[in-house]
Amino acid sequence: MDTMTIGKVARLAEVGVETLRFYEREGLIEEPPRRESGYREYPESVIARLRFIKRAKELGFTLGEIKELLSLKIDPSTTCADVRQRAELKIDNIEAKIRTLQRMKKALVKLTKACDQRGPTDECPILESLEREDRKP
Amino acid sequence: MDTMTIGKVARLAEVGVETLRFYEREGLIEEPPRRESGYREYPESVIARLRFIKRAKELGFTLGEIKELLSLKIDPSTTCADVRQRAELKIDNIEAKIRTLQRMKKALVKLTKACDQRGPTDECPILESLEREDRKP
DNA sequence: TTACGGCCCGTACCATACTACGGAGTCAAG
DNA sequence: CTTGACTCCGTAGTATGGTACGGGCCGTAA
Repeated sequence: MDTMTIGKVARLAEVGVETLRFYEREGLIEEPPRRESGYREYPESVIARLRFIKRAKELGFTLGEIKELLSLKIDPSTTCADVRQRAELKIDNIEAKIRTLQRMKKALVKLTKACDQRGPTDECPILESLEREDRKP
Repeated sequence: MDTMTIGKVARLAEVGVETLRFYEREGLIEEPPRRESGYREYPESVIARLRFIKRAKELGFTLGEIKELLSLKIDPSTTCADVRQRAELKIDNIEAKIRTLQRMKKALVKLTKACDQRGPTDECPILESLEREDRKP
């Protein structure tokens, strides 16, 4: 058997058993087949999915957005054009996040350098990370 | 006068008035001086701070983490070494987020290309974004 | 000088994303 | 064949991050 009980999945993915049931209710993971006793029998693939959800949450995606990300695939229920359009929106969204993070990083690197030089810094140097190019186009 | 009432600040920073009072209670923004009437008088600088908070939230930082980011500055109450160490931890954290976002983006770009070729995709192609280099070092 | 919006405060409520609880059935090691 | 950990389900409670409400004072413009 290469199926797992909910407890094993939870340990491997480092989430709570209740979280798994919660994600199932919310439609983030598929309802797995059951034994006769009612016990859930998960395939191994659910682990990767759970780890993806964990990471995406840390990046500020809501469960709703994560559901959208996970639904991005080409299948008979949708059109290529639709998938492409949704994927491109997500790509733009992700690129914006990357740019903001890069500016934050830059401000922090500058701060550590100011540190080396033992110079004083502004009241709040990380705010530099959005001083320029912050107005709407 | 270059000070603003809470309502004006809220409009400019695109947050609610109640959110401003909430952030004040939580220590994310300083308590501003008051008029005799009790009205808060904000300096312009609070706008940049609020916009930073908004963006950082979208990147998955909690209000607690944002408070830490905003406190990263060299001043008499702390040492250079301490600021440096805290900044470096945040830099590592930010770099990890950037790497994960780049992998997600790559998976989505690949998906749009599969779309062009009208080929079918895996059950859930975005999961690729963490298939490799996903074990702890 | 009064109308009407803005602001004061405390408190209560809300959505999201879990997390815990309780009572009953299940499984497998000893 | 029992014991103890695991699972089932529904429901309730929690933490975070706001958001709304209500009664009362403030400010300014007609």
